[in-house]
Amino acid sequence: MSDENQVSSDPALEEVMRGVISIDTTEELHRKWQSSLKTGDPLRVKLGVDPTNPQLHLGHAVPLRKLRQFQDAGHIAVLIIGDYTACVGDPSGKDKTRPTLTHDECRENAQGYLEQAWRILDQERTELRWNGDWFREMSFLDVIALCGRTTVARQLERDDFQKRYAGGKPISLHEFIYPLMQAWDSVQVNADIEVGGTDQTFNLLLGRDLMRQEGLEPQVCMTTPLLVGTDGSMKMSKSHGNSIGISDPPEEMYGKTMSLPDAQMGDYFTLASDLSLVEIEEVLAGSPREAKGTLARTLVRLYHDEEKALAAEAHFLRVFSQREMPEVIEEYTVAATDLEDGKIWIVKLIVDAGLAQKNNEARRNIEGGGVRIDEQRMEDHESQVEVREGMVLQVGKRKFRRIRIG
RNA sequence: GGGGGUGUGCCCGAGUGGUUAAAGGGACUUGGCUGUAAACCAAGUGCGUAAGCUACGUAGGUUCGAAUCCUACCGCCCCCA
Repeated sequence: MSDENQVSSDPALEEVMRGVISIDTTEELHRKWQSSLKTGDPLRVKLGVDPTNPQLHLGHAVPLRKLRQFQDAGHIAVLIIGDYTACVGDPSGKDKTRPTLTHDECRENAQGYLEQAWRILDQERTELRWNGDWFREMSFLDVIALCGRTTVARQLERDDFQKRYAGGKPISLHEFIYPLMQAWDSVQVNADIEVGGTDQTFNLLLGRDLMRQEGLEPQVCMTTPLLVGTDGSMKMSKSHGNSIGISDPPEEMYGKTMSLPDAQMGDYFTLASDLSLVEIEEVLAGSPREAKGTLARTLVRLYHDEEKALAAEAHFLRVFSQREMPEVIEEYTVAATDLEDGKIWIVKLIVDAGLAQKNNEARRNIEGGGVRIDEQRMEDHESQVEVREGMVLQVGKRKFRRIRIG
């Protein structure tokens, strides 16, 4: 009778369900959870990742953190490195065919990926698998048999394919195989639960089908929202230039977080921070400015430490709120041979110092009023400036260089 | 296999022989306002300090002159088989 109540008041279970969008099915989750408590056998919680990019960001961290929450509750994370799936390319949520990786690229990326993943996961409670281990063994006939387990109609129901089809964009045949591979992974590791972003729903559910077909107990599918990037509209992704990397330096991480639209704070707190749901509610009830500071501090603390978080905050307040110079400024040494009568063309200086990519860009920055030397705005892009040892060159609000003469 | 479309700058998308480095929108950059939020306003966004160069799927051709016309090739989409 009171089973339901007991379950829902289990704090560990509440924690693993935090931020989750949907669970297929909640009943099965509760049953598995309870039976694990009873038998003492940990649940096997699967996450498959294709190391397409070795730089992890907060979006990647969402399902990883979810695994960690399960680990903290005593369960086992089964992390599958998709060294074979990456060679196919997941079409989920894409409006075009994903470029595929070679197997070597994948192995290389995986190295960097894991290094960062261990900052989130408890390595002791992680079972690491490579899906090449089973796909490599399959014959072409095996592959065809696998393809026979789903239908074209089912594939075409997917929203992402529908859009591409309607928009006259190509859908390659191999893209149909990806979900089958991911689903087959679930069979291979006999997952109790699979975690993934909402864009993974189709793949996750197919895992249930295949497991059932194989006579296994189907996995519970747990989907998390996709974390939106710093632009506030698109999914976080390095290629969108809206990501916050978990290896970003403290100041950058803090600053990027502060540029987040207010509306995203809730999701970031829930999905990316380790504050409790109660704390989050309190923080969000206060001033948005304060809340965002708390968020930024929390994230920096999570991936660096408390001290660095406070330092990053101090830096932010100084440079952006009060518009003063940062305490530490990267240096650039001008070669003496670049100087003529102790002067250098301003545009060249900016580009050489790495504050602009191209001369034209530097010129535009000057004309837009974004270039300063020792707080003095520069207005003429043709001017030769006198280089003084230790002077500070600034482009835009956030880029500084202290100039040295070599 | 047959027929019909289509291919433009980061993206979408105008442009069918000559002020077209290419309308418009999005995105982005700089400045203003501010909380590096939102909204809003202004300027800008191929390369080159300049002369100029390079660009409209690719390669040729016609022309004083082409993104615009012709030929071939490539990619993609649709219909029929």
